[in-house]
Amino acid sequence: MPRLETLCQERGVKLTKPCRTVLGVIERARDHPCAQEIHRRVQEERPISLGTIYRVLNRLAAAGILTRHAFNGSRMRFEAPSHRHHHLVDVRTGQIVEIDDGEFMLLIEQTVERLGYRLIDFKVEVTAERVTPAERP
Amino acid sequence: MPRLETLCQERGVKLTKPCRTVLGVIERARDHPCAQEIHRRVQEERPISLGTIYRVLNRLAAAGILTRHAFNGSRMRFEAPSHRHHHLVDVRTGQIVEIDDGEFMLLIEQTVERLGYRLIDFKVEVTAERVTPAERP
DNA sequence: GTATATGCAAAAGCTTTGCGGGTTC
DNA sequence: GAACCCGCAAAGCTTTTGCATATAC
Repeated sequence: MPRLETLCQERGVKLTKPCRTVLGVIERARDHPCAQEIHRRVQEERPISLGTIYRVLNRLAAAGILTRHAFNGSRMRFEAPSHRHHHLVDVRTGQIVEIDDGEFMLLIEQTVERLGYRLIDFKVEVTAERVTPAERP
Repeated sequence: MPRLETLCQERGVKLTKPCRTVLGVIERARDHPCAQEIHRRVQEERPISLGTIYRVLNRLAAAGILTRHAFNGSRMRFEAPSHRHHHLVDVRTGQIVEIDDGEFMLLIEQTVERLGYRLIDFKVEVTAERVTPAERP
């Protein structure tokens, strides 16, 4: 059984057809699709209403099986959490590149503790532009 | 003249009454108000329509005089950019605490360059909970 | 004086929700 | 069999926009 479906069972999320179909789309996704894009991809397999897509996505996010993002405050986007990572938005193309956690974690944890808080989660969101080969040193 | 009004002149943004009033609210704000909250505060001084509030805020953000945020994908929030800083959302209270840039900049710049990009901007958004005095070592 | 901003109200997204019938465990 | 989920369609929210008028430079 696919990894995310197992998670659903463990956490008591019912494995309905819409749920399975959405999970399939998410597992195959190489990007960070929004609800409407997920709806579009789901239609290729089975007709499921947009309202249900939203309900399924919210259920999965509430169970911690998916993660919600909102880059630059645009519409919600979803992905399966793998290792902790962050996002770079390319201003020229709008493409979203993943950045590994690397050493951010330690630095942020220290800073947060200094302020008297305990770190629960964090996101780094970078805006950048690709350096073309000609510009490279 | 207030600091932000000077910036408007320099960047060719017309100093209309709605614009001045919004800038006043932002300069006095100790928090990160959303458009509707700004509208509410503006009403205490002068009747200005919500549509105009949005247009003014977008104009100011486009000119780089204000910064837009959308914490956890909720509605847009605005603030005057001072020094570069980031945000910690307290899960218990919803309060937003500012975090100084500190050493984030250097680390992120290096990481982004390694991926072949030039850093334009970045945000760090932390979720955390306050450590109560009793829990402190 | 001219280009641009505002007010008003309507519209345009995105997301949620109420209800009756269907599905999962 | 009980609880929960789905489809549909309507409503809710935030944000944008068209048009006639008013305002800043």
